[in-house]
Amino acid sequence: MNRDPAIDRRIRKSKKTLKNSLISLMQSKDFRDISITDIVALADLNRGTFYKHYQYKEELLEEVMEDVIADLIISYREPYKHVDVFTIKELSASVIKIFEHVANFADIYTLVLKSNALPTLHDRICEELKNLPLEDLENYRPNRKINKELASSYQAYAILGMIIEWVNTDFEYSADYMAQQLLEIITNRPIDAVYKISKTFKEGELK
Amino acid sequence: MNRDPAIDRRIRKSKKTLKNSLISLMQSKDFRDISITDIVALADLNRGTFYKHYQYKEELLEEVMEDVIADLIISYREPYKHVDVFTIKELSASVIKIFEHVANFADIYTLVLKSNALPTLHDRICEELKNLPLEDLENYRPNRKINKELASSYQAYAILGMIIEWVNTDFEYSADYMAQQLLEIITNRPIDAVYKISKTFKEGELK
DNA sequence: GTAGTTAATGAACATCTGTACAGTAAGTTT
DNA sequence: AAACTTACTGTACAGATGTTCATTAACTAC
Repeated sequence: MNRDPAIDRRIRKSKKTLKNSLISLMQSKDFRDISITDIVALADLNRGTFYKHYQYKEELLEEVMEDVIADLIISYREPYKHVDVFTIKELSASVIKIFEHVANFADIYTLVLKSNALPTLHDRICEELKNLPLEDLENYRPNRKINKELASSYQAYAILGMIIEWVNTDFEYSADYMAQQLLEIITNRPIDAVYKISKTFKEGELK
Repeated sequence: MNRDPAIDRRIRKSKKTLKNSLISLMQSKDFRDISITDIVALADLNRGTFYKHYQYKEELLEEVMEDVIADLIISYREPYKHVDVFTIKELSASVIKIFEHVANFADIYTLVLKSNALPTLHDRICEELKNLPLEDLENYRPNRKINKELASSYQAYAILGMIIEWVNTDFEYSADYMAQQLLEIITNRPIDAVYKISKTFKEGELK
């Protein structure tokens, strides 16, 4: 994270200090209520330094998340790094790794997702989850009739949905349980099920 | 939309003018660059009036979306309004209605989703998509092993994923096609498929 | 080590934000 | 129609934003 020697050490230091400052402030304050002045005050940097590197605080937080997402990608890919085919076995392993990754960064996921801070965080995570199969799997095309792009977007957001639900329960379940649930949902969808329309809905309708 | 006679007409008028003003400004400007001063200037209202009803511009946009989401709910429920059981048939119909609803409000979905404006819009849409089966279906529990909450969050975000993908293609497909794709994805997931790991990924790994 | 580059500083400025308050106008209730 | 209630206005103010610029300090490349 931020160790590229090609980048001026002063920039590395300033950015790192600003990130830490923001994360620190987010522990005690809503993202909304944190001003750029707050951030640079805690970082002990000039306000101009902030604007040299970022346009607004969202951009700073995005950069914090980029580091996290980089780890997500590595985690997901790890299980099929050394094999040539991707089957349900590799999928299981990848899925477990994803949930483990989220558990590892539980603090920051909680902070960011619960603070409603980043409009684009969802999109960034999904973009990666969407592209991973598209990039890594040569003949990825679930079946002839299925639109590849729609299917990966479906799948990516679905996993994000589980992550968000998980964060909202304050990580009530284990990463293994989450992975097992995802596989259960994918494999055992009872499509011929019959549900009863609940009375409360029907009654609500009789205005 | 906003016709409750219990609410003071002045409030109704002010809010409506502010909403129109914001939507109008969003046609030509990034949400980010629209100031509250801009909004009230175009609306020809005092700035204090804005703050009387909203804390910040995001809240105003949220209210715009609430009207849209109300229609989404009605659309989804329409197909099983007059039946007692919910099967794949009702699901198909509901799903078609959802995509038709999005197509009807294509302008505003495009405006809001592409402007990266609302952190919570995703969550609001998903909240509703999540709750609809939970509220309306009496014995909704896909199968014994599956966690109801996780499954509905999965499903809700998955559909949102398709909507977002659809918006990003500028509505390249028809609502019927979208519905058909969703059903295809749900029913025909080839879980025993085998994919080849692509060369580009494997080569990328040999740093 | 020196020269050249560029990041960080401090100060200054116009604009926007968020809040307050007294006065006016428009609504609702009886 | 009169009495009330409350939304909107105009003004004012302290603080935050976003930008600019000359100066100083730190880093890189040679």
